[in-house]
Amino acid sequence: MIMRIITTLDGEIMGRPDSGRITQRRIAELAGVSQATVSLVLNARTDGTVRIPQETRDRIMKVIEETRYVADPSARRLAGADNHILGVFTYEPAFPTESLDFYTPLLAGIEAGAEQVGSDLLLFTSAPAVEGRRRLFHERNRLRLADGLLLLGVEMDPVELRRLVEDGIRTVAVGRRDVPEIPYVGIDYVSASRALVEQALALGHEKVIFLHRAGLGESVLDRRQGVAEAAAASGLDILDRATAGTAGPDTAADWLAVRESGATLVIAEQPELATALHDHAVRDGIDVPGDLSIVALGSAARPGEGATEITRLSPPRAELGAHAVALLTRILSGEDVPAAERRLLLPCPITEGTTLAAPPLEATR
Amino acid sequence: MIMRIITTLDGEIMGRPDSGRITQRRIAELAGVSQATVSLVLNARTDGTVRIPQETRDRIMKVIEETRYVADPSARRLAGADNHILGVFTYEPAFPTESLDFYTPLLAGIEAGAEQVGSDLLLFTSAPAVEGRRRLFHERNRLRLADGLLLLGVEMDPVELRRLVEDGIRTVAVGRRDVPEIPYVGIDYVSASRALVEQALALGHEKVIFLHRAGLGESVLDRRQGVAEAAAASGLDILDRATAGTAGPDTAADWLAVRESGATLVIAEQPELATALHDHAVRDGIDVPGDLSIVALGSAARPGEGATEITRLSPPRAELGAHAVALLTRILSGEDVPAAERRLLLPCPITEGTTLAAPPLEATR
DNA sequence: GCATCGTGATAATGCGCATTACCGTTGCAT
DNA sequence: ATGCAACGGTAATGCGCATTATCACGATGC
Repeated sequence: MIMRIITTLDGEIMGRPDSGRITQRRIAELAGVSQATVSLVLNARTDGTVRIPQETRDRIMKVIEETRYVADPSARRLAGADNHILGVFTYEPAFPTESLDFYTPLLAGIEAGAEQVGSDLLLFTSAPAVEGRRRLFHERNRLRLADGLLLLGVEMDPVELRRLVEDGIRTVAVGRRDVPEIPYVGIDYVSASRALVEQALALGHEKVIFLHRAGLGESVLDRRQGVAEAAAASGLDILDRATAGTAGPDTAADWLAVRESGATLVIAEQPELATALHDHAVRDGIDVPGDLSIVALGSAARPGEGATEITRLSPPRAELGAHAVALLTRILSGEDVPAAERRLLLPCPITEGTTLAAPPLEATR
Repeated sequence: MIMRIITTLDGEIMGRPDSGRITQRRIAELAGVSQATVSLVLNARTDGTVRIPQETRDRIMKVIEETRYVADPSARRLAGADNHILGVFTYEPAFPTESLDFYTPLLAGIEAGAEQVGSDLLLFTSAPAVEGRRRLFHERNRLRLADGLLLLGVEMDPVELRRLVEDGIRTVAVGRRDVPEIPYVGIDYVSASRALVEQALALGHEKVIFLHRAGLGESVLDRRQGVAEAAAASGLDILDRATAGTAGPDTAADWLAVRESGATLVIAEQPELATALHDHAVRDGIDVPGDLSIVALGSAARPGEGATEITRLSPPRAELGAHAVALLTRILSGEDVPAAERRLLLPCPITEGTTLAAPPLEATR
C-alpha cells in the first residue's frame, strides 16, 4: 500500500519501489533505444520491414543479460504472444494413491515431453469437484493462460469437450475419444485385447469368462470390443460379467463367478483384479496356469516385487503422455496437421507372464 | 492471419472473429453499464467509495452467467491482481521413476493442498538442465506468472534462492533450508534420527555402522546430526561410511564394509540400501534381526508387497506438501506471518518393522 | 537538383482488466 | 433558493508487451 502511494507520487525517479521490476522500457533506456526495438530484438524478428543491425542487437542483448531481464509472461500473453504453457486437466485427482499407477506414468511422459519442447505445465487443480468429478469450466478458470490443453481421465464430459472446441481452446485428449472434433493420442486396446485373447484361445481354451468394468469410457469399450472380436473370430461364446462398480474389493464374488462358470481362462480387464483372482486360486489350491489361466487387459505401473507376473497388456503410458505433448505442440505451432494424424493410436505390447497356458486335459474334449 | 485482417477492418461489428472472446466490455454492453462497473461487480468490491446496488449487481451477474464469461488471467495479472497460481519447481525431474517415491507423495500433498485453497499449479518443466541440474532462472522463465513458488529438491542453489528473495518472489521451500530468508516446511530429521538410533542403542548394540550419502543437502546433514547426537549421548563410537555417490548399485561394497566392521546394527540412510543389505544378509545366511539389526532413516513410498518391513523413519511427505501450500498461501494472503511460523518442522514417526532387535548374546560382553 | 530507395529505427496502438479520481442526480435540511 | 451529502455510477489511466505504420536520413540514380 505504501509502495503504491509512493509510486503514484513518483513512479519514475524514486528508485521505482514497485518491486524494482525491470521492464523493456528500462532496458530501452539503458541501451538508448525505444521499447519497441527491445521487443523486436528479443523476439528475434528479422522478417519484412524490421531491420536492426547486429551492432544494435548486441548492445541490447548485453543490457538484457546484465539486468537479467525476463519478459513478463502475462504481458506477452495479453499482447497475443505464445506462452509455452500447456494446460493439464485431470478428471480425477492426479496423484492420490488409488489412481497413482494410472496417472503417474502419464505425467512422467508429459513432463518429459514438455521439457523437450520447452513448455511449462499448468495443472488445473483448482477445478472444483461437482458430484465427485472435477469440472473444467468454472468461474475464474484459467484455461486461457495456457496455449493448449491436455485432457486426462477415463471418462470425459462430452458437453465440456464440445465447449472446448467452441471456445477455440486447442486440446489433445490422452486416450481415444468419441467426440469427433477432439484430437487424441490413445492406445489401441481393440487390437491388443483381441491379440491377447486370440493368443489365449489358440492354446485351446473353450470355457472363458471375461470380467470387466461396467463403465462407458472409450478405453473400457475398446477392450470389450477386442474381446468380442476375438470371440467372434473363434466362434466361441465368452461369458461376460460386469464387476462391482469401483475399485471393487468384492473380488470374492468375482472369484465365485469364475468357479461357477467352470472357465479355464479368465480375462480380467483390471490387473488388480487379475492379481486378486490369482491369490484366490492359490488359496483354494487351484494351480495357475495348470488348472486356470488368467490374463489381464492392463498393467499396474509397478507390480509388487516378487509377485506373480500376470500375462497381460502393458499400455505404454509414458509414451502416451509424450506423444500427446508432441501432438499438441504440433497443433499449436499453427502447422496444418492432417486429420489422420490428429488421432493417434499407439500399439500396446503383450507382457508374457506366468499365468497363461493350455487348459487342463480334462477340460478338453 | 485472415482472422486478423478481418478484425482490423472491422473489429466491432462483424461477429468479432477473433475467437469470439467475451470480454468485460462486451458484458458491459449487454448489461448497459461500463466496463469498470463489471470489474467492480466481479471482484465483489464493497469497500469505501464503491457503491453498486444489488439490482445492478444481479443484472450484471446474470449476463456473466449467460455468456459464460471468464476473466482473462493474463489481463488480471497484468493489472495487478492475484491469480491463484502456485509455481512448482523441482530441481530434479519430478516424475522419472528413480525419484518417484520421493516426489509423488509430495506432489500428491501439494495437489490436495492446492485444490483446497483453489489454486492451480504451474510446473516449471521448461527449465533447461545445465550440468545435470535444472536452473530456475533462465531467459523466458515464467516465474512471475505464479503468485508464489514452491521449491522442491534435495539440494538447492543458494545463489538462486537469494535471487528469489531479491526479486520479491514469495517462496516456500519443501524441506529445511539454511538460507535464512527462505521460509520452509521440513521434516525434523534430527530428532527422528536421534530417536530411532537411541531406541536401537537402548537394546544394547555396541558395534554400530552408519551408511549415508556424501551429499550436503540439509536433510542429509540433519540425519547425520541426529545420529551423531545419539552417539554422543550414549558415549558410543559409531562407524561412519559414505556410500557411493548416486543411487549406488554398489551395495556389495557396502555389505562388505558392514561385515568387516563386525557391527550388530546398521543404520542406513536410504531405505533402498537397507533393503539391499537385508537381501545380502539373507543370501549369506545371516539372520536379521537375530544376528544383525538394520534400520533406515527414510521410507520408500511403496515397499514391495510382501517384502520385509525395515524398521525405519516414515517421513510424512504428503503432509509436507500440503503444509507447504498452506504456508505459502498464508504468506501470499498478505498476512504478516511471524518468523517462527515461517519455518516449520514436522515430526517424523518411526515405523516399527521386523529388522531391529537386541544384538546376539556373543556380541555383548 | 529532384525523385527514389534502402536503412534504422520509433510512435502509436491495443490486448483485457483493476483501480482511482471524479461527475451528474436526487433528496433533504437550512 | 441554496448548500451539501449520499447515491450510482463512469472516464481515464496504466500494467508490460507485440505489432504496424510511419518517419528521418543519407545514398543513389538520372
